[in-house]
Amino acid sequence: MLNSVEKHIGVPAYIQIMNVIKKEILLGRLKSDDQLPPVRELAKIFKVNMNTVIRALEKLQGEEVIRAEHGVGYFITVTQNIDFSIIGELKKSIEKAKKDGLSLGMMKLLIEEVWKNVK
Amino acid sequence: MLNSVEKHIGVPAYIQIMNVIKKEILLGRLKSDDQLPPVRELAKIFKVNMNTVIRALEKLQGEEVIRAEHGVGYFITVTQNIDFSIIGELKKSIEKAKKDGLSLGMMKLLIEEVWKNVK
DNA sequence: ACTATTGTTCTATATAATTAGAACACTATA
DNA sequence: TATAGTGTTCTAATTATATAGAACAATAGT
Repeated sequence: MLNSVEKHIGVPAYIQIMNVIKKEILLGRLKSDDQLPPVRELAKIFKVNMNTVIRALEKLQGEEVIRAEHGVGYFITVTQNIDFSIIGELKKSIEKAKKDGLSLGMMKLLIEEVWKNVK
Repeated sequence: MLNSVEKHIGVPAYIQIMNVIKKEILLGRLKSDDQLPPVRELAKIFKVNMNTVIRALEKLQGEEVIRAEHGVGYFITVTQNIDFSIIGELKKSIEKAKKDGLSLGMMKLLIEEVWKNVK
């Protein structure tokens, strides 16, 4: 499930950690109210300093993906589990757009713009 | 169309420049083989050093959004113009996902993953 | 060839982001 | 109330990023 983070590949350790956790959620392997391993253990797993883990977890808190309980632990807090039919639809749209020559960078920008303008 | 870039707002000037150009393309105001203004002029417009413009343009080249011709200029190189029906579909999917509580961060990661796994 | 116009490269500097070490603080349970 | 297990904060150092100034190089037209 979790293994050590790659260093000096351009993408910061804490971002990689954030992504690992988000992917676990997208894959349904982490669900609402599940507790994460303690920060010190995560630090060992990812082979980074404890503060690098905390950096990642604090950012995830900012995105309201997890919550912290001082002295207790970190918990997944996404309010509902992902509806996989939505993922299927997204997949189709993306596939189509990619075939039509829309790059990933353009796609991301487009998504941000759409996101802003959607109620 | 183009105006000066915002400084000290967290997002680097060269990224803002990249996004401005991408948006012009998404909006259909810049099309394949259109020539961009010269780097020195862009530098004046955005009120940054010439090299900051170049930084943006080189990254856009990396994404194959534009191409450089030494001594001549920069040109849009996206192979085809965007099919707006695709944008409409994407919009619907995103709207749905947003309503279901999927955050922008999660959405972006999901899109990257889907992108990787799509032929 | 010369010149104006355009992109490119080299170098330096300032700023911001990233990571880490060590001490602190809260919680639960015995 | 002591202790083990957990998150938090403070500080420092390193590393990477972003921006800029100045000189170089290609192109096109004269």
